[in-house]
Formats: sequence, C-alpha cells, structure tokens
Amino acid sequence: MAGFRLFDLNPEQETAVRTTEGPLLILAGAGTGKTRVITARAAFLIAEGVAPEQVLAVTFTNKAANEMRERLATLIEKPQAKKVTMCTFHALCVRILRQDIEKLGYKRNFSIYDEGDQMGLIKKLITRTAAKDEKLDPSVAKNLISKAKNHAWNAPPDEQTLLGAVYLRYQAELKTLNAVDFDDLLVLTVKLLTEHADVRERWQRRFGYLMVDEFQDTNRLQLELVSHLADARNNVAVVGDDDQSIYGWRGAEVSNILEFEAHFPNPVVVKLEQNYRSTNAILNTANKLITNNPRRRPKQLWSAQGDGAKVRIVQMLDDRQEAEFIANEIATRQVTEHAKWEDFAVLFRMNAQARLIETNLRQLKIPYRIIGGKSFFDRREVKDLLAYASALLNTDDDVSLLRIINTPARGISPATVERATAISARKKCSVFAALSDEDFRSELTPRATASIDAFIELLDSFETRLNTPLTVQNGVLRDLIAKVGYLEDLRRSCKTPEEGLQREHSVMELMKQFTEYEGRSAEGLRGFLDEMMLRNERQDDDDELKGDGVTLITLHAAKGLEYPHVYLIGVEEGVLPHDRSKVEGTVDEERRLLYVGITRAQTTLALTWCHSRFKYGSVTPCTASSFLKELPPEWTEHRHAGQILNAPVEHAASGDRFAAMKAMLDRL
DNA sequence: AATCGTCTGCTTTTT
DNA sequence: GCAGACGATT
Repeated sequence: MAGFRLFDLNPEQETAVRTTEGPLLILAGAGTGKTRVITARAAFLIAEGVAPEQVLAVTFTNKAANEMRERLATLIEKPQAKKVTMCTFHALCVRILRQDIEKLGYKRNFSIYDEGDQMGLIKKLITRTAAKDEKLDPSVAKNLISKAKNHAWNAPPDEQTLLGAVYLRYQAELKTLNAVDFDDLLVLTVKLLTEHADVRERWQRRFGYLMVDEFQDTNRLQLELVSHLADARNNVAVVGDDDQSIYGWRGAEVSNILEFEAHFPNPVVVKLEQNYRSTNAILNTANKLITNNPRRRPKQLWSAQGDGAKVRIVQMLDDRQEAEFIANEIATRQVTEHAKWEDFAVLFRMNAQARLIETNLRQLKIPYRIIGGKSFFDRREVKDLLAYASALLNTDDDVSLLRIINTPARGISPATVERATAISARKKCSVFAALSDEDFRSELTPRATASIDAFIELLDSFETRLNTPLTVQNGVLRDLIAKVGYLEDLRRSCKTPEEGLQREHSVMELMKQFTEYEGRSAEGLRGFLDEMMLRNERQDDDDELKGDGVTLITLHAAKGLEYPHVYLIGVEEGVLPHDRSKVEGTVDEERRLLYVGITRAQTTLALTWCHSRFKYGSVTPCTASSFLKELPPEWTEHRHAGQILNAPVEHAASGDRFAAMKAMLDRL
C-alpha cells in the first residue's frame, strides 16, 4: 500500500475502505464521515494498483460530485484524481447515450428537456388532443408519465382516456423532437445496456469498481443501471442511510437499501455509527425517535463529544411569537455566546414558513440567507439562451425553437407559429423545416414571409458558424445575443430597472460560465448545454450571496448540511407530519424528515410548536406533533416561549440583554 | 399585444 | 394570503 495511509479512520471506516472486492453495503448514519470513506476508498483502490479510470463514484447532485472530486485531489496526486469518474447518475447516462443512442433510434445530437420544457410539451399535447369539454391538469399528467417511466410500465394506460392518449403521444413526440427528458436519460440507458450486450460489456470493462452515494435515494431504474454496470465483477460499494430516506415521493425506493442482499448477494455490511457532528443529547433524541419506524436497519449513533445541552422543546402561542422568539434569541446569543450569524439555521417543513422568520430577522437587522426558491436555471433569460443553443444544435427541437421564434419580437405572430406547427404535424417534419415549406409560405402575408426568411437566415448563419471547426463557441453565442438584440429586449420587458439589472446579470453569469467551460473542455456548446441542463442547483454557489447570515432552509434541502445551532420550527400535527402524509401513508417518511432535521444540529437544538398558526389566510388552531411524544424525556426539556421571552431579569441575563440590545443598535 | 382582474388551490424538489 | 394561470378587455 505504497504512498497512501489510512488517515485517522475509525475501525469501521477502515473496514469499509479496505473491503475492495465484492458487494459492500456501508450503512452510514448522519454525520459519520461517509464522504470521507468514499474518497478514502477511491484513494485506497488506486494505491492498491487499480487504474484510476476503473473507479466510478455516482452521486445524486453535482455538489456532492464536486465535493468528492476536490477531496480526492487532496488524497492522491492530481493527474490520478482527474482520471477517476465522479459524477451524477444523469451525467453518466448522458455520457453513455451520446455514444450509442443511435442504437435506440435517436440521433446523437439529442436535446435534454428539463421539467419546464416537459411541461410545455405536455400542455401542447393536451390542448391538441382534448375535446372541448375535457380537462387535464398538465402537472398531473407529467407526474403520471414520470411514474410510469420509473416503474417501467410497458402497458400504457387506457388509450381511450385523454390521459392515456397524451401519455402515448408524449413519448412519440419526444422522439421526433430528438429529445429526451430526465427520466428518459435513465430509461434509455438501461434499455441500451439491456438490449446491447456489446455496449454493456464495454462499460462493464470500463468501470471495474463502482461506488454509489446516497443509495437510499436511488429509484428502480438507478438500481438497474448499477446492476448492469456491476454485473461482471460485482465490485459495487453503496453508501447510504435508510433513516434518511426522504425522497420516496420522487420515486426513491428505500427497499433498494433495505433489501440490498437480495440485489447483491452476500455483501460485506459495515455500519458507521460514530458521529462526528453532534452531542449525545441530540443523537439520543434522534435515535429514540427513529426507533418508531418499523422498516429500518437498526443503528445507534453515538458521539465521543459528550452529552451537551438538552434538546429544548418550546411551545408558542402562535407563529408570530415563534418568529419573534427565534429572532430575539439569535440576536442575543450572537452576542452572549460569541456566535457567528452563520452558526444558526432555521429549519422548516414548508417554504411558506420562512416568510415570517424573514420579516422578524429583518426587523432586528440580522443578516440571513434563504436556501431554495427559484433556480438559476428556471429564470426566463437563462432558459431563453439555452433554448437558442439547443435550437441551433438540434434542428428537430421544436420546443426550444418555439420558445425563441419570436423572442425578442421579430414579427412572427402566434397565428403564423400556429400555422407552422400545423404544417409540421401534417408533414411529419420539424417546425424549422416547416418554415421553408411552400404550403406554409403560401399562406403568409409578404410581411410575415420576410420575417420568417430573416429568422431562417439567422439560424442558418449561426449554425454554420457553430459547425466551423476551431471557433470559440462562446464568441458565437455572444454574437448571437448581440445580433438579436436580446439584452435590449430583456431590459425593455422588465418592470423595474432593478429587475432588468438582475436579469442582465444572469445572462452575464451564464456567459462567464460558458467561458470557464471552454477553458476546461473541448466539448463546445453541446457539452456546455448538457452540463447546464443537468444542473438544476440553487444559486447559493454564485459569488454574490455567498456571505454570512442565518440560514433559512427546508428540511429536505438541509440533508447533508450541519449547523452549530438549529431551530426546527412548526413541529405540529399537520405540518410535521404533514396532513397529506396521513392519507398517503407516508408518516414514516415524515418521521425520517424530523430525524434528518434533528441530526443537522451540532451543539444546540430547539424544536418549536405553536398553539395556532396563520394558514391559507386564516388562523387555525394547532397541536404539538405526535412525534414530540416519541422523544426521550431524559434528553429533552419543555418550555413556553412566554417564560423565556419574559424571563425574570437575572444579573447575567440582564447584562446579556443589554449587550444584545446595544449590538442591535450598532447594526442600525 | 399587452395589461388588468378574478379564480383557484395550496409539501417537499438531488437531475 | 398569495402566486400563477387564464380569460376578458383596451
């Protein structure tokens, strides 16, 4: 094992790292150093003589993949680390499909549709298919289509129903658009590997050692994909925690991890239970809660860091008091405990709960940042530019074409567009091809014809430039933006100058990222677009909002993160567990959600609940969450917010209050 | 083509 | 209570 030491690993972690052959299940509880184990294991494999190209680590998010890559680079030499594949499931699928998708009847320049594109297409199909009196919610249709794909339901639903018809047409339409949605990336890759032994064997040879992160979140297709890739040597190591499975509603199958032995016989099973994050008061609270879940692999987190303070369960009059209490306390503790703002996090079940907290923090001039909300890639201007790129690279991509055909306005009216799509449907050609069609053009006014010609000319010229070898492609995109006057149009369409600046900034940001991309890759606009389409991540990593502040975050988004001081709010029946979980039979998953929330805390934790809450525009009475009864009395303490807010002034406390008040005044 | 008004319906959101 | 969607109106 030359050149590599098993730095500071505990015995279980070391076993996980040293077990290199055959199936391996690493049950990694919250805060037990799972990323460290994965990266150390990759490093160990390479130190043992495995070629770095042979190692594949699959994650769910780009963030996780990047983090691992960076960590690995600190363990082994950079050129070696670079050869290891660390990517998301979806990115891996794109790589596989870009090579061999032709075997499935798609073209290699296929476009990737995100949820917005998908919705647009489904809406179009519904209006095209529905009779006058029929109605179908597009998001219902979208969810069903996704579910069907993930369950590999080959038999389509009743074709007679509108839903069935839309379902069938959707798939056919995507294929003629030469496009795939996120689900297709997995479906088609699995199909390719199933039906084409040569391709399968090639990828099996390529990756001799597989690792899968967050295995509790894999769905059926992802499991199938892993099985296919692992088939030959079965060197598959998965890391996960069934207790943190909170994405069942998105198709994740906890059974993948619960029944791992059925999928990969005779694995070595390693349990990581030593937690490096929290106090034992916090861990024992979490441990006790989760034992109420019936289907799980028993685990007991423990820490060498001592008991710590008891977990506080604080009851409030209402959500107003809850927000006030939290803002006040954070302001005080920042001073008295010499804490930084970013040491505090407020966790909640629903985004709507953030609003009141936000207001109260703002009143006290406490800096904060909200994680979640709208994605960078959901912004209109970003979508527009990516649609331009996609339309240039894949002329069959009608969805992107239609998005930009009159953006900025260039005299192509909805009526004209409607005619073009009708022609394309009748002649079974792309909308772009329809634009040059004689039958179509004969229906137009001279004016409209001129606009159409200018548009065709525009796309043709830029397409030619893109296909010219050795061009700097981001220059092409830049010229395109200038040529169509995109920025001017963007500014004009904004209500406020602020908004205009914000949107312009997004465009600049996108271009900046493209420039960076061209610096590190030779894949050009195609590669850049792929990467962009597979990055739905929130904008918290761009430089502007990086700074400090109290974090406001949903329980889902908080998974994997940690904070010294956590406030988990709205622990009420109906909120957590959410009302809907009862009818859906997913209360266990809600319990895991609370478990995830509790285990985010490093040193202190407060759970709060209100006797009444403003909900959907009216005050509704609330009761404490039934989960609170499941917590261990010896590690928790119950309080009323009123007691704490109006606590009798003690000497120390009054000093604290005074200091906090002064600090606040200083911020003003 | 754009803007205004009213209706609805409402968790969570890795790609 | 509020956002987002859709339809009517200028």
